[in-house]
Amino acid sequence: MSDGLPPQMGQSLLFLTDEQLRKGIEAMFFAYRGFTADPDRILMQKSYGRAHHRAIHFIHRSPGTTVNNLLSILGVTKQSLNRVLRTLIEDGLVASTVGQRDKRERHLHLTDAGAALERELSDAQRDRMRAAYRAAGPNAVAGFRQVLEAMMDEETRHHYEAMKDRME
Amino acid sequence: MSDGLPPQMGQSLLFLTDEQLRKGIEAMFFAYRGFTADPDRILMQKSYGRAHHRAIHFIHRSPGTTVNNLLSILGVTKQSLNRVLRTLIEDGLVASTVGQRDKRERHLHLTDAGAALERELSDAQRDRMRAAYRAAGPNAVAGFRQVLEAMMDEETRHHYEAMKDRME
DNA sequence: CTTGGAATGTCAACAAAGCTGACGTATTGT
DNA sequence: ACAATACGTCAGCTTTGTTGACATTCCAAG
Repeated sequence: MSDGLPPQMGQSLLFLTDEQLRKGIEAMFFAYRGFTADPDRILMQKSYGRAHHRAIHFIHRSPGTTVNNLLSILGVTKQSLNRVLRTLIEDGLVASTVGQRDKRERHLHLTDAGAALERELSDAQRDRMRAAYRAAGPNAVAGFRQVLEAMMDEETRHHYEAMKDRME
Repeated sequence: MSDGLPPQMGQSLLFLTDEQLRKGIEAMFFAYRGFTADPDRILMQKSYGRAHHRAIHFIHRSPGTTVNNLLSILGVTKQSLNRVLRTLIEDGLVASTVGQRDKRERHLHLTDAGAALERELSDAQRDRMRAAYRAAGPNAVAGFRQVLEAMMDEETRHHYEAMKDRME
């Protein structure tokens, strides 16, 4: 794309005023609250938190993933993840099985109960996302994704893109 | 730009597959981490957290705002906000003045030191936002904002739009 | 005018979930 | 044999959310 110094600066630089950027920042803040609001309500009833949701989401996305892998995706410490994972295993939502190839590893799967909760949570979150997508239209959705991808850290983007093309 | 969308599907409704929605959900999660990463680094050095950043941001945006008003924007309890506000006042970054009309109210302003920190934080955050905007282009930015606005709660959107048209 | 209730803000105590550091155990690979 | 890896756990700290109790101030009904 452009390097930010095109000959006609009028259109391309004007939209990058501090006010425009501030609006973008606030839009991220407010939208993220809406984004998490629906799952949060469900989780509160079950005495879980966002950390549980994240663990469930990524175990669902990558069944059989190891603790270490989950750690690097979530970007938290193992102590922090372990607390969450322990309650999920105790409650029978997540199954931890010793690795075949490497017996030090634990492979994580959702149980039926875990998959049920995952569906309940992601249904709620997808409903809002779907409504927002429909309201904004396909063109806006493409732009939405482009800006979000550009906003990620390098390393983070790798985790994101790893599963990007899983659909056929 | 391989967004996983078959070309002829772009304008239809079929683009709302669960996979597409899941990618949008993960994009929000990963992008929000990038979005807060730079300010977080600055805040950590000064022993502040994200809550301090939010308070400083919205006091800067609406000088003279009351505690109650800030409360409804941030969506937290007053006790939680108060803790953050107290340290900011003690450290001389925020000034709290008793209201003229109603002496129960406290009007909040940034001091010079507070404005300096605000600028440092928002410069860092704007740099990333600006880079993402430039990489994605003006068209994508419009879509980005449209989707985010559609994702907000009704009540939240009111706070957002209250300051939307401050620019000309 | 008084007085009781609503509104605003503060203090105290507690919980969720992140962090660091240290340590133990099983397993792998050199 | 031994160092490194993967995982779990204990202890303790921080940030930031919560509820409950309380002081101050305003306003309106009696």
